[in-house]
Amino acid sequence: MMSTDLPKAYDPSTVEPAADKVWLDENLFHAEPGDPGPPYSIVIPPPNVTAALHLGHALNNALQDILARWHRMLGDNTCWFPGTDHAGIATQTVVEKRVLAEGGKRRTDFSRDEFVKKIQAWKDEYEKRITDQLKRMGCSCDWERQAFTMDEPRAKAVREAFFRLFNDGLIYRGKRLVNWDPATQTALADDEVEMEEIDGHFYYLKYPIVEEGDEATKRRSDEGVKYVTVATTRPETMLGDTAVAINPKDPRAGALRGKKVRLPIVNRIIPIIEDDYVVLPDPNSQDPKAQFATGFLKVTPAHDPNDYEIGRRHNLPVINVFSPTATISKDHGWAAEDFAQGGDDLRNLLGMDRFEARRAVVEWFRSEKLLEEIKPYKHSVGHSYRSHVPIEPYLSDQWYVATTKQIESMPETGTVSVTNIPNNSLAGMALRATRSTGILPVSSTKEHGQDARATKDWEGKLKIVPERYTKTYEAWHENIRDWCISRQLWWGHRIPVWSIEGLIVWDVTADWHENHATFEAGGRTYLCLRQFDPEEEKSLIEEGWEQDPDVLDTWFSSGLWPLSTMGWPEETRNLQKWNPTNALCTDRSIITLWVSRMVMFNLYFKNRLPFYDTFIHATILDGEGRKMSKSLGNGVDPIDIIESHGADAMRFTLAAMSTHTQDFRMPVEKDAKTRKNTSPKFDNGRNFCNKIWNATRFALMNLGSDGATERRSDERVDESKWSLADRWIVSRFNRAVADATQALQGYRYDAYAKTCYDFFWGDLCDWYLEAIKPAMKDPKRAGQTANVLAAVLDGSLRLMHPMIPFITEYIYWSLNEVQPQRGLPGKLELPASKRLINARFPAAGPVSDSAEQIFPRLQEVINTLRNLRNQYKVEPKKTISVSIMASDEFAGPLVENKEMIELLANCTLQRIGPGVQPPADSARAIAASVEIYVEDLVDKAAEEQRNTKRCEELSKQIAAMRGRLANESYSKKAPPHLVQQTRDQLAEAEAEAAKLGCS
RNA sequence: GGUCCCGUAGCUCAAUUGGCUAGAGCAAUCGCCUUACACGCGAUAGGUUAACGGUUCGAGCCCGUUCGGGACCACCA
Repeated sequence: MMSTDLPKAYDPSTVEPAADKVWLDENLFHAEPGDPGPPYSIVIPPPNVTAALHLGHALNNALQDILARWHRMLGDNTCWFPGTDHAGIATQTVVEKRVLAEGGKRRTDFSRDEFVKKIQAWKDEYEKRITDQLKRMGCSCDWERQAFTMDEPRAKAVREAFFRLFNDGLIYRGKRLVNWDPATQTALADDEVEMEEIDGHFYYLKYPIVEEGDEATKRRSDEGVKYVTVATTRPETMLGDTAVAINPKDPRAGALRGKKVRLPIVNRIIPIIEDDYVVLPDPNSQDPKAQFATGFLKVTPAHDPNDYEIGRRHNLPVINVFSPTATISKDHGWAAEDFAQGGDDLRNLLGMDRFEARRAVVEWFRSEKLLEEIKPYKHSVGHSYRSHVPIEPYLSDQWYVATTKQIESMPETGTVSVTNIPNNSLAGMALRATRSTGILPVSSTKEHGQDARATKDWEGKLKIVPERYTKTYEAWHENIRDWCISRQLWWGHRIPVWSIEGLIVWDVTADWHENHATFEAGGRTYLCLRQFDPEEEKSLIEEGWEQDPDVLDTWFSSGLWPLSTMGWPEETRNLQKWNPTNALCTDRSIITLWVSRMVMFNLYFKNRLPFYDTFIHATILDGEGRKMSKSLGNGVDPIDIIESHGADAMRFTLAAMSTHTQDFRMPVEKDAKTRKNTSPKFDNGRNFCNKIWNATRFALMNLGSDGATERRSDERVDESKWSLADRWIVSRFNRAVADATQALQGYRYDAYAKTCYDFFWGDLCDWYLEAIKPAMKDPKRAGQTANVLAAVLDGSLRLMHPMIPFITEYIYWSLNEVQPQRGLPGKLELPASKRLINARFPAAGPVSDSAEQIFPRLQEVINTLRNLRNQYKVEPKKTISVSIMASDEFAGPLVENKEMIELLANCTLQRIGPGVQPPADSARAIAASVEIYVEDLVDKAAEEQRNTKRCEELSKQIAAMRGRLANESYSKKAPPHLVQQTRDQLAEAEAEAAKLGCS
């Protein structure tokens, strides 16, 4: 007898490293473009190097790994590109915090190079931790292709991308109001701003109207002065007011036309202008603005985006009263003579931060009796997604990508339907990715392959799953604004633009323009470099050029990810083979930040999609529906789960809960021993793995038995020698394969997990393994049964491997040892493989209708007997004596499977057939159209209760079905097979009711 | 303010285009250490599918209204 090789107890901490070692030693995650098979590729959403991975990452990567392993087993040339993201602002912020906490120093206490080195060290540490975590989770990434958004190849891609966009006129520099984060002192993109509800106030400030010729008067005179009252939530910005606006429809507008007001504190004389942006006051309005409004709007172009637009319409001066840290300052765009009018009251405000200044300004108005009132007001205010301080609209020079500008090098004309977005703009292309414009012929669908890439048939080929997120994607692009790509950080790709005072006359060769682009603005000359050349940069510095100090938005480099990971801008074989990638798995929060940018870039640079499918998975929440976060302390660390339950268990649980829902709640508990956060949800995965382990031990014991090893190979083919259970389990397996495949194709990970679980536990363990116990002990049948058992076990391992790779791989080796030759030709093909990871995924073989009809009836008989035993409180060890009245047709299978019924219901079958009469003193039940009699089982009360209950059920059903059939429109309109089905069921129910003697 | 989604057993989630008695897991109840597995086995109970109305032979699913929850976008008077 051969040993089973499997230890008695399942221990993931020995299984998982053993499997992992083989995969890595044998380089089984690696793929080359020239390998056989159709391409299948995934690029990892690069985790930020800010911190170790959390449970959301575990979910994200488990789902990707399932796809990668599945496709690898399908024989696709599968490559999963791993890497990490430098996450500019986020990483710089955590390092700044750490440096401050450890040494009390600030970023500005170091040189740029010194500080970047510190961030680099952080990145090295976390990149390693993240990679280790992914490996422990079993992620089959091609580690030779590990990338980082700021490493050399990626830097090259960024340079090239910037240059080409720049040269095409799609990158421009502009003075705009940006979302300024005064804490981190950088601009943020619109989608990096989070709105938060704030309990604020409306302040009503009175501005005196100055009469003609009275402008020189510095102080208001108390007598006869008229005022306009403005309402504002931000009184401190009044220092920068350059107008007061009124709606031209306002009845008061005519009388005030051409009038001016003196801005208190500052003494600036500013006009009253008319603009229909101003909301008319209406205390009864639904709109809170109209309720609170006075009809007069202070206009502060430098500190409010809407005011900025009003300012542009009316040519108003823009006066910036804040420093970059949002303290009152006269040095950032405030003319000295204007400031000087203010006097001491104004000077006193200098240096105050915006909140102190707010109090001071309000206090001033109060003391001057110019404060009319203060009303509480709840409104939402933009906050930095990083530092969480309120965003300051701030006027500054930034770099932008034009998203709706026509791209001249692209021939398409027209606009995307329902919008005015040009087809040949970045946003236009992104929109065309999910819906065809019809302006180009869309050729036949090619899921992957060269043809799809060579032609322009990507329109409408970007599929977002679940589909509802397509609307989010499209709505975003329909309302897109230009993308601010510069960030005032040190950690990131430096903007490859140099500038110098004055206008330069270029004396260069023609090919110089291949790698250089220039423009002039504001008396400066700007030069964009395509390639990184230290020599050239050195000489530029010597000539007095300065490089732009800013870095690019993180999403600029992650937007290039599907290109840059494959070696773009070189036309590499990787790129030809694997771009477009097949699937992108990500969270809904970055559909706009990331997915959109990848689509725009890939289409712009390569004229093809970055990926065909985007799967948006659920967000994991804690038991109370809150996001998991460090500050709440409700996060679950994947490594803790791997240690307590195993990586397979974690992956199974994550897959099983991956429905197409928006969120998934996962109750969080403290582990009693380790005091670490965990969730009982993972027990299910662990239990399942344990089940697989033990079922395999049982199988291996039997496969290694003497009887089983004396099998004959032809029995594998000769189905006539199979038992009903054999035919049934093979059929069930093939059905499970079909279901699982369909589930995976639709990204229904929950359905895939459930299919595996139900088949393995429900069909295989609960029924088949129990049913074959006698056969495995019978030398005549052991060989044949072993063949089916080995094949179904192998097939199950293949089926489940993508989800629970470690345990299946490990067990597979033992199976290879104990029974090297497996498979049931024509029924369950299992091409041999040394390792499971690259064994063939099972193809769905034929199902057996007859077996799947008869076997469940036997199950029903057994279940009924078990139920009777329980109800009549029969001792578990007592064997009951049973007779069954069944039609000739079903008596055969019952007799043939007598052994199984007796074993599973712990009974002896006495008589079976159509003429069987109920023995005296017997309990009686009806199931599967047979009558079952259990001898010497008398409990009148129990039987009475049982019958009454059943009769009630039946009479309800019968009434419902009769009613349905009596309804003519049902029998006429409903599909015939459903009507027939109802008739059959009714007949059956009536028969059973009659037998039970229901009244 | 605009858009999208959700409300199903005590909890977490299912239910292919409307069609068998609305299903699982966990928790609960009863009985079992049966020789692979107590991380297990067998059995049981638990639902007016948020509410109301409509369409339909038939509604958890489609339509409308209301209530409750979430997400995305826009919005600092």
